[in-house]
Amino acid sequence: MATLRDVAREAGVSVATASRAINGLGNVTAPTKAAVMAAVKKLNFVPHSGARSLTRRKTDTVGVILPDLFGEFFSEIIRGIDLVAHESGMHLLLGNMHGSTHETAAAIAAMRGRVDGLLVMPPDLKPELLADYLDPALPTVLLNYDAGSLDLPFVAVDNYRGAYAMTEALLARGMRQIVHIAGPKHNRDARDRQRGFVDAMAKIAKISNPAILPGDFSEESGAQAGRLLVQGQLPADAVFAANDQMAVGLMAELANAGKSVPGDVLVAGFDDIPLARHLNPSLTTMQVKIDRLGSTAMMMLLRILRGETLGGASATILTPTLVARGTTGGAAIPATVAAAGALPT
Amino acid sequence: MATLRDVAREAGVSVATASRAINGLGNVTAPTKAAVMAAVKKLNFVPHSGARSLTRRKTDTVGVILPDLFGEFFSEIIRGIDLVAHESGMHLLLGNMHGSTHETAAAIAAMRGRVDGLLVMPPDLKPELLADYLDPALPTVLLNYDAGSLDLPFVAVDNYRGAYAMTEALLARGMRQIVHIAGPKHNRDARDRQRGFVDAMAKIAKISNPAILPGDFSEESGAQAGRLLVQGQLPADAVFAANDQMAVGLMAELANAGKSVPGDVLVAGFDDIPLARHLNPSLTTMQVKIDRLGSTAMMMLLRILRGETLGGASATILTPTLVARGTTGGAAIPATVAAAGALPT
DNA sequence: TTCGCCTGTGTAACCGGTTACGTTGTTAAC
DNA sequence: GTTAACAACGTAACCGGTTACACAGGCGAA
Repeated sequence: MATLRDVAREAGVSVATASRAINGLGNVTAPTKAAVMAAVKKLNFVPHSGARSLTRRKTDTVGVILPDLFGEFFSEIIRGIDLVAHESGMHLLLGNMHGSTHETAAAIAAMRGRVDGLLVMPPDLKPELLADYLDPALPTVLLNYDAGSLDLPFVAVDNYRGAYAMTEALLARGMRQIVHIAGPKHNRDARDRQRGFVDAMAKIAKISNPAILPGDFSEESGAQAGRLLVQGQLPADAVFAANDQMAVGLMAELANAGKSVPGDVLVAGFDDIPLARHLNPSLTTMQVKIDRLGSTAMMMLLRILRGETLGGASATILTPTLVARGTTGGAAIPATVAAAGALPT
Repeated sequence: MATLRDVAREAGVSVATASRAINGLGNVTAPTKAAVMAAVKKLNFVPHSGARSLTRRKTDTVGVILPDLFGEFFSEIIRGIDLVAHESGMHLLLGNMHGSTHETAAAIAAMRGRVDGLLVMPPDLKPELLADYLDPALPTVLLNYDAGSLDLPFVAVDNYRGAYAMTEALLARGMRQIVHIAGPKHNRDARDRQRGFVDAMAKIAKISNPAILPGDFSEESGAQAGRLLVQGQLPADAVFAANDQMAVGLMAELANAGKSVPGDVLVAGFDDIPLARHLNPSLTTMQVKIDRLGSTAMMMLLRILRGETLGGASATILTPTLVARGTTGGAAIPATVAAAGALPT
């Protein structure tokens, strides 16, 4: 592979001149520049970005560290990030912590010297640990994680308000025996959603200790919850699953048992995965614009990299929108609720 | 940020010794090593991967260049790649050509010096152009692309055989008026699938010039085809869509028109997107294990990087499997067809 | 004792670019 | 006719690591 010195020699100039010509800096006469360009073509020289970033102290790359790559949640995030990154000519270096805390540290360390900034999504990592791993000199934006004590910028989804709004909507339909299928115990999103549900039940309908079935965000765990319901151990006129995936499993099980949705029981989910509107009946759910999560975080990172101070905008909370579909009868949702769930845009 | 020289100074040794101690090479006494390690901890030194890869001439990174990041097809590929890459401690640098030929060149060039190898998926790029852009010195594996004249290793899906098998299965059910909804004209996958369909109709049922409706892989184009069918302009006892997405649009339109599937007409798709089995009725389709596409390519690349010669294995063709579901009546498919579509494991 | 070899460590070149600074030659200003 | 200013270009240091080679000291063998 040709190097800059090869090009310089071929063009009969010094490396400095060659570099300047190639990068379009001033102080190079047209004929000299032409000679250099000819040499570039002839040797088909392509600049070595690794070497370049070493001196420029700039890599034009951001590191993206996700807990996993499974499912469309992550792919949508990546797409959102890429959308913005691409516009700014940035590249994406993917790091996958594969669920392990130890690997998180390794993934972050491996980014040193290869990225200008970091986008990290550490769903179940304690803030103190995270602070330990992170390089304070490296601009970092957290994804779907409220840094709390750490004063790192982050963008998150308002799971609490989303769950609250959905519960409110179900209550507005006259439902009282609403069962929640929870997500993984240690998962922040899951906990916030559960809190939103519990609070809405208490505040709006004065129902304390509403029924909550365990789940882990998987389709199968939704199906399990469905079997519990069907066996009649739990009276329910509506089921609010902490994510769509579980709602899918639940509905399959209800159908098996001959239960009609929304005739016998209403069903609601959370996330609005593409599958949701294709189900039969289509699934009422809280729409989270996942790609927005990624693109917003990337925009924040870019601003930091440009030296702007984020100021008050150092945290962005995305509010999910309620999408009413077939599983709750499909009709309109009270205007107040719809407004509460509306995205600022 | 601390550099190696800082560490060396702190530990009272030379950079060479510090480097050796950190990298666990021999020829360092235990006390010296301990001193270096203490300095590393104290300054919390993290090696600068950029600088390191410059001398090692190894980046432990592979570049992945995809035409787009939209939808789960690509996310599944990335997941497959990551699975294998992660095991080997490799990182992924994402490049997105965003559909443009010009950007493809830029994306490939930008990879120079930052990756040890390339995984490229150039769905509608002419081989000659591709050869132009690619650096012959950089190990490259093509995704879903038969390099043909170029002797680059690649992994692809046997779209032809898949479509042939599906058509055969429909014919075996006694269908004769089978309509194919084609994909984009310039798309290789689409063309191969169409060829498979046409050939199967001709060879097995002696039907030449079977009905083919235009489409572009989008749900809407499937719906459009559905409207054409419903208006009775085309008699059909089965419809074979070139991908699942179009089958989804088609089925929605058929349902609108009160047509029963599979009562009035059978429907089949291609890809087996997760949505397929959740449709009502569930969609019969050719299952393509997309993540396998990525992981296989990555494994091939790793072997090249290790210096192994691929020999005859420089091309891998993944054969899709027929999954019979509700839209074709759900029952068994003739054994021969199932076998023809079976993956080698 | 002398030579050879091995071990632990240091010096400096190198990877492939960028860029501060110095040099040369030209032109404008006095 | 000097000098200053400036444009075009070259030299070499530098980014932060790795590593070939040199070197000093210790030890066993002859």
